[in-house]
Amino acid sequence: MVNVRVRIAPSPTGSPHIGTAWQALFDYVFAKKHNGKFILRLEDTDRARFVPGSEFEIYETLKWLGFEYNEGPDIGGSFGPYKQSERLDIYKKYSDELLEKGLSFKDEGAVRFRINKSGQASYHDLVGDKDITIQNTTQEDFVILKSDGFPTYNFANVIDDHLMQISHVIRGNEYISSMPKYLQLYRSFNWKPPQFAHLPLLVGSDRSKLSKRHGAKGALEFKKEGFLKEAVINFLALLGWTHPQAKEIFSLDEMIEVFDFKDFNPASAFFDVTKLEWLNGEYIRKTQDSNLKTQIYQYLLQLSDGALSKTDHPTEEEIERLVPLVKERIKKLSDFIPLTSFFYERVEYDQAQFQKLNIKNQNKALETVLKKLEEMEKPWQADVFESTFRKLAEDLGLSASQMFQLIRVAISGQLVTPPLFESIQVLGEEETINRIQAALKFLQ
RNA sequence: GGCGCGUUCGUCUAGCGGUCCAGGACGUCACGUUCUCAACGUGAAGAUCACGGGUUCAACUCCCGUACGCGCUACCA
Repeated sequence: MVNVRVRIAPSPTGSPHIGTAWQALFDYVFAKKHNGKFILRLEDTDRARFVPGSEFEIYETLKWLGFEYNEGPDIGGSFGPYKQSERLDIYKKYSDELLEKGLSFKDEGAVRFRINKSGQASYHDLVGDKDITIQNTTQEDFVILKSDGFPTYNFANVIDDHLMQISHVIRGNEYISSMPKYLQLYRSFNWKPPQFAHLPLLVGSDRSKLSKRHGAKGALEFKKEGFLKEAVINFLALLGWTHPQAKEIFSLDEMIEVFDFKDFNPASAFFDVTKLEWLNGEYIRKTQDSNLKTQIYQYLLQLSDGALSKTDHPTEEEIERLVPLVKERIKKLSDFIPLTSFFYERVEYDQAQFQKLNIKNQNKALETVLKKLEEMEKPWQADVFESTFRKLAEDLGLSASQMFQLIRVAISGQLVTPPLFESIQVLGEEETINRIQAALKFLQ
């Protein structure tokens, strides 16, 4: 396989959704696998649906996932502009050529291609490894140049794919039905068509094609929600495609190594975030603590627009101490916040939380806890702490669980926190005592 | 309506004629571990392989038909 060149060709009609990222993944992987080029082309030919900022979101999405392209609208290349809106003269030239050959005709200011209705169009699809044949009678003369001078997708994709020397067209299977159009266009110019791989459709919860209209999430929203790019990529790879050794967890590099279109399942796939969350948790647990600390820090920075306030957000050092406590408990980076906010925020107590403990003489018990803590030799040792309070629980006729839960609620206001001893060590002796006093005050 | 693609546990999927009364993963449930929650370990439930006909000694796997879903049928992409 020589000179592999593939492109992702999104339309800047809104935030790129996850389906775009999904297709980009296979473009990128295929290009890398064959030492080819991965190209970004912006198909901004629909002026009515054009959304100004969305091209930057496309760049950002590809950058976040690490799908670095070799040629594109923002970095150039050797095939002219990579935005179709800047290639109008090119489409005009080829449209004129067709007009001269009598293969197209003018129609109310637009130019239509004259479909040859006899015969059929056949091609081999890499996905499913099958031949597909469509009768030409199913096609109608179609517009190639709109009256505003912009080309239609049906025309521009053929012109650009040829001019940009695209070797493999990887796109959604909604284009299969239009293959006769493309094949006739290639033939009109005497161009050799590229190879085609029509990917299955990604569908939403309503089983229809993933789209913004149907509530598909923007790809970047996953970043905002605290998903790791490695997990997102791994998850996307699992949709429609299967690792030949049936592995569930693998890296991009590994995927590149084993990738083949034959491992695609041509059926539509439903994007279900539950498995992504599991995978994300797996990746978080696999991440080195120091790396995870950095990622959480960056994540929090990004959330607050780079303005992390010292007073109510953890510092990098604080995060570093918290990471081992939360690593096994978070599925997304965002989970860090509710799990740890009590460390650096004022505790808001709630009577109901204490009541759930179902402890008689609760205040008295807590007073005793406070007394024990004040007597305990500093710095507190985890094992001493544990044995002290297990003993105390026994003396007070409480279960160990009740005892530790009482302390937990008293220092955090929550029934669920990271492990108690470690949490207290992060909090420090003074703060712990302060909080228990505050809890007592609240209860009285 | 026409044409195309598809149809295996809730979800993602394995399966390419016998090894499948269908395997894995997520999720769910139970149990274990346990200071809570997780993580971890063990186990369970969960798919008459859309349906009906063929072909074959043998079909989830091949063929035909039907149903259903989705897509295309735009001067959207």
